[in-house]
Amino acid sequence: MERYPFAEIEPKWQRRWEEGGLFRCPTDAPNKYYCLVMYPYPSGDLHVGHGRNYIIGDAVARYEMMRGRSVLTPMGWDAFGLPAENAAIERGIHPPVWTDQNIIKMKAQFEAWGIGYDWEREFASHQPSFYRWTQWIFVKLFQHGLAYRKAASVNWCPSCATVLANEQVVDGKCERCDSVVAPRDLEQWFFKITDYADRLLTGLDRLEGWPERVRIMQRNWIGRSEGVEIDFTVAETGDPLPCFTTRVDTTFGVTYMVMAAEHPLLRGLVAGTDREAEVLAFADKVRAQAAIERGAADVEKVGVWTGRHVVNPVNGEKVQLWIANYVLMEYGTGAVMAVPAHDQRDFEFAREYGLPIRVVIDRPDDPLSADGMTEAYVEDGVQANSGEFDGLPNREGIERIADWMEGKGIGRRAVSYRLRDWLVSRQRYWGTPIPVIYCAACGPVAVPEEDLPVLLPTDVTFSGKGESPLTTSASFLEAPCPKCGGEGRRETDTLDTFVDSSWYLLRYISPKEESAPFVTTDVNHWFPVDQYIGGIEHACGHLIFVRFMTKVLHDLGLVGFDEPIERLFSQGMINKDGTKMSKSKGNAVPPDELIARYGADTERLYTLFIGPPDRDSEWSDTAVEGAYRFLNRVWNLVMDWPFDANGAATPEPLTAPDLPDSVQALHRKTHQTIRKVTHDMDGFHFNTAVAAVMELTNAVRSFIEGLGEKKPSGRERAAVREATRHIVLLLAPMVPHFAEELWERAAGSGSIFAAAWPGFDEDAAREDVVTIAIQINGKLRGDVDVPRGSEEAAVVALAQQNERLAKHLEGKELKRVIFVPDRIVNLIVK
RNA sequence: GCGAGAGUGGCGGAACUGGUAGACGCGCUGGAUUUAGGUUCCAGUAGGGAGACCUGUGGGGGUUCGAAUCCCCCCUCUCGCACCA
Repeated sequence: MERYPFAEIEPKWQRRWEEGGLFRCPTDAPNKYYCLVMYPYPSGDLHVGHGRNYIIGDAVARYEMMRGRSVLTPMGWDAFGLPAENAAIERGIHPPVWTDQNIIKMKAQFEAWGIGYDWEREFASHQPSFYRWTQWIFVKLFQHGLAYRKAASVNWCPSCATVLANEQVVDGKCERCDSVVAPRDLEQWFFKITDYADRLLTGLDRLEGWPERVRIMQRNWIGRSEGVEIDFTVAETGDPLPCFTTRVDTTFGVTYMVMAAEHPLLRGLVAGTDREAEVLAFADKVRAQAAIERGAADVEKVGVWTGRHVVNPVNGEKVQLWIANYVLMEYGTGAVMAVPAHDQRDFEFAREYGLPIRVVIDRPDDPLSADGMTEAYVEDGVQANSGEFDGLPNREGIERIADWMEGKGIGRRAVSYRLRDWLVSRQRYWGTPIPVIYCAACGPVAVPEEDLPVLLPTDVTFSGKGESPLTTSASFLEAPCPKCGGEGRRETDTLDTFVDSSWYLLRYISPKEESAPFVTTDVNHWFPVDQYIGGIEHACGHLIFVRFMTKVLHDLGLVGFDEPIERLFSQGMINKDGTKMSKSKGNAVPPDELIARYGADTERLYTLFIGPPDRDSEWSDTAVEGAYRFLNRVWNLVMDWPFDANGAATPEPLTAPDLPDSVQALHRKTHQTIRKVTHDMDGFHFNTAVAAVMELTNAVRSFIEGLGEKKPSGRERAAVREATRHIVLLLAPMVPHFAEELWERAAGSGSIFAAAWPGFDEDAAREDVVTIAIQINGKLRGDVDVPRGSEEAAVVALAQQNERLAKHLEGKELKRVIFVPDRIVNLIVK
């Protein structure tokens, strides 16, 4: 069999698409479809696993194009980040040089895959023309109180004297020098994403085009809980020490209280007492532990008594105030009331330290005893030892006690979120400089709009040690205060790269605009993004940040929508040998060899065929050949039986009532396939779409084989042409070079992407003879072919005549018949 | 621990709102073509049984005329969060 010349046709069509501007999309195009694939970090290496993302995006874009939409498919580069800086440290390559080299490599890879983008809209986040606007947006947030500074802990390597990113900390040690990492507090910038917690949460309900999985992950990430904030006070000093609880019903069971080691009140409470030294030493230990054991499971609960007591406002009781490693400063108020009888953590802690346990939610049928308990009782029950609330079901108790507290002014209903404010400071060079100048007189002052961008300096040294490289640039560091003109010093932290990616999708609409980050009217035309495609790993990072930023921009009147993405698709990973592909593991399949051997279309087809695209899949080198074989079969089929591209020269119509059965069957199969592939493409079921086209191909081949040596009739020829023509059309989004070439050979000229996606004829697709399964007492015993829509009586009569069924029916009485039209008949006999 | 998803031939996977389980592809077996290997083409391929048939969708129960699909219990794997008060 002849092999199709992929090595010739692929570069040819890639050139044509680029020259002809197939993917160039005017900003004012009607009937818009914004198809967006998450822009990549330009690491330089792509393997076939990465390809899935882009191949899916390209197939969707081409499909929508054929359906008549004006498709915008842009691509850019998430260019800032740690690897470029590491390359600078390790190999002395300046980050922008390294980055730009990689961008060139990756662009060539996209081209070789045949993936089309509107390259006139390309940008990279490290270009001043882009990060200028990232800075501009930062300034807007700062001006509106949504960007603020506060102290926060960083990973500090004492030997490199530098801040480490979380991924540079391995087992609590510096990945470079193996020193133990210590926490250190720095003043850092935050975005007030918590102000938007509620809107981020409720907005999820409207995102029906998002995978449920992602919505659930975001809901959990935001972590809203309703409860009551209760006013405890320190008995000895009178300091208020509020705490948040979701279980007000257990407030009468508080037997001690615990605050976080980082709690700001702690120092004052123990100052001058004989417990001061021990308590502060313990607090330091906990904080160090928190930095190292982040993520470690099941840390043993330890604590120490502060020597102080608190007053429980519901009953005036004085209980001990402890600090312990299981209380987080970041959540709630940093202090919790402990109810060991009804909270497992408190229970374990109380047992360890001999603290009292008091049951306040009881089981009337099987009463609890504090001494006999082996774990906390966390189920529902009835209030006990709870003053006037005794006897109430605890669910009711929650409401009644909250009301009572609000009435007495000792507590109030409150909502707490797990979501924290977004820490955007990075002590790094290769990021967007934070456009702020510190002035001794005026404090932090935003760089005025007209002075943006604050450019990254090039006179910096990269040692991997000491403070951020930006502090080594004399030209950068000093700047006059924009407010008073006095001496100022620039912020040397840069922005988290997630700030860049929180708005990049807007920039594609107006990539060249010099007076604003984007043109509002154009952005309003193109948004929301019709289809966003990317990895699931961004579910709780990027995809929350981009929603947050959109809401902020909406509130500032800069965009007219507050959810940026209509439909989201998260593809699964492609694994090899059971694990994630990676260069270091040596199991990454590089695309170039594959393309040299089989062509890009084979890789594309296999990638789409490999399995459900939202699930992880296993790459198989031998299965790739199946895709290649299939394309060759189609190629030879079309070469032997050329079709007419515009479909007009059909020698004889396929509608005559007296069509031979075999012709009718092929005609029907063609229309059934169009229907199936259309539905599958709409639902992202590329694997079954490919399978359906394979089936049709098999059907055409058997049809042709069935013709034997005889000369085909006009109608036979027409049925084959109709099938092959549609095979090529249906495959076009998936294997574009291949389809273009066949289309051109059939028509002489013209792009298949100018052709419309085929419609199907329901009448032609309808089966007029159906096979009905016959069950006897629920067991399959045979089948009969009947005209579609046959009545029960006729089908049953046929079944009873069937010889194969006779012995199962012989001498039995027919008790009941279950009949499902066109599907099944179940005869119940006795 | 909590949340989500998954478990189907030797393998990847199909199966619409419960209605003939295993589409499509890989692999394998046999045959044809070929000097040969490869390619290509044809046939077969869930297991058991000579056969009529029987058994089969992680395991066990249940609902139903009928369950991969619905319900209950259990097991395994993957992912996310992980002391969130």
